[in-house]
Amino acid sequence: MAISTEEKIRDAAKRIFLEKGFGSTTTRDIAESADTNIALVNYYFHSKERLFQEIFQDSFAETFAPATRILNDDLPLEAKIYKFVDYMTDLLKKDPLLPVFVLSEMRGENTKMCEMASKMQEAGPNKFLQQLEREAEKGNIRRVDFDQVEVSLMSMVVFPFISMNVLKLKKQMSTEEFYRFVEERKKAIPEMILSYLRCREE
Amino acid sequence: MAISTEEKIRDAAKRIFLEKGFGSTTTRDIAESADTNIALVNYYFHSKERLFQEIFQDSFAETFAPATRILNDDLPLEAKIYKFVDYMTDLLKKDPLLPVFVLSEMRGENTKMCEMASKMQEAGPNKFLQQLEREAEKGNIRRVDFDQVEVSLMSMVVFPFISMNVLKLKKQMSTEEFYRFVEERKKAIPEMILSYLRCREE
DNA sequence: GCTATTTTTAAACATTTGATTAATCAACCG
DNA sequence: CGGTTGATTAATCAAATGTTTAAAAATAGC
Repeated sequence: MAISTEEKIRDAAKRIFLEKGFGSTTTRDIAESADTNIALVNYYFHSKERLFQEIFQDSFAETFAPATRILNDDLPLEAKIYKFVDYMTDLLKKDPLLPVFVLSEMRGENTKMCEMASKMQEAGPNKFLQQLEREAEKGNIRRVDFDQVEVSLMSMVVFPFISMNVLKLKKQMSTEEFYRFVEERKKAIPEMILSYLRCREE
Repeated sequence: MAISTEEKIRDAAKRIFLEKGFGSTTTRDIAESADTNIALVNYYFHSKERLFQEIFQDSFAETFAPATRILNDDLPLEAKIYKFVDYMTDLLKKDPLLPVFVLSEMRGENTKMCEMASKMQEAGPNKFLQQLEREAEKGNIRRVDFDQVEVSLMSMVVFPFISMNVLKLKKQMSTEEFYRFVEERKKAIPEMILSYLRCREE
């Protein structure tokens, strides 16, 4: 059997919501793009808002769950950092609009999306920070603010995708060149993090 | 004289557009928040779209012009990096929603906002890259891909603000703690960049 | 003080938009 | 076949939204 109507609608909705956000997307956009009519959108998903929440939830999980998972893996520090950058870069190459979508819907302190995100994230200890602590104990790396390191790591991987179109403008890159650029970051980012952690203090 | 109606509208529009984006903002939102009526919004700005374009243009310039300016300054490398992080952090502490606003309106390859942004950015040689090249020539720093360094620098400064609400959730930070966190990055970010540029190759 | 201009207001207009309805069609089951 | 259920369609509704209008109020110029 081919793809179901429900899936066609969900796929179209995801594509359009990611590109235009909740407010700039109409039910008719979605219906037309899914090659059906607006009644079916509400038939399967009750309302634009509920459909959106489903897409948002998926997108949030799709973006942050793998990141958390890898950082909690049992891997040597260096291998883990490389794996993190590698995996996240590949993920975002497939879906470059994911982070800007999720984060733009989460601006504003007390939005429904923030509340939603807070409900769906597991607490648990941060094994990556613990690992860095242990490595510092063993004298393998410098003791610095590891929260800062974690945020920097995430920043360097994700931000180029969020600012993709500005970056392409400023550096006169084509889409292919942009993808080559982030591909090269798979080496550059871990090197930067590791040199910071390993080099002698000044 | 007190603040003019036109300014009241512009201020309200900026605040609401930054928080909710173009699509989720209504003319009535703006009018009410500016303590006037919708007719005046169109009286002074002709249409919601034109008002938005004015706000977007300002916001784009406000975000990227200072960054470009500082990186083109005549300053020693280390001082310049510190100044860049310092200045940009202070700027974003005042207006944390600026980058997510600009970048979320610029997703989608061929949007009007992308076109707009491309028109308003000066070309000119990238003096920061030239400076890094010269320092490498002199043997003061390693020769690495300096485009990657520049993007990483920008990423580490800007991304925490874009992901502010996720960050506050994950790290259980209050607003004050978040601001303290980015304040500490004023040291951490330059240290990371410089250690990468200066440490021996492996 | 009177006129001309600008600013402000309330009301209305035409579309758009999210959602619903009632009827039709298709599929499955006994 | 008959009938029940689920899927689909076209039409419609009410509310929201961007914009305009025409009149009133305020301001400026002489």
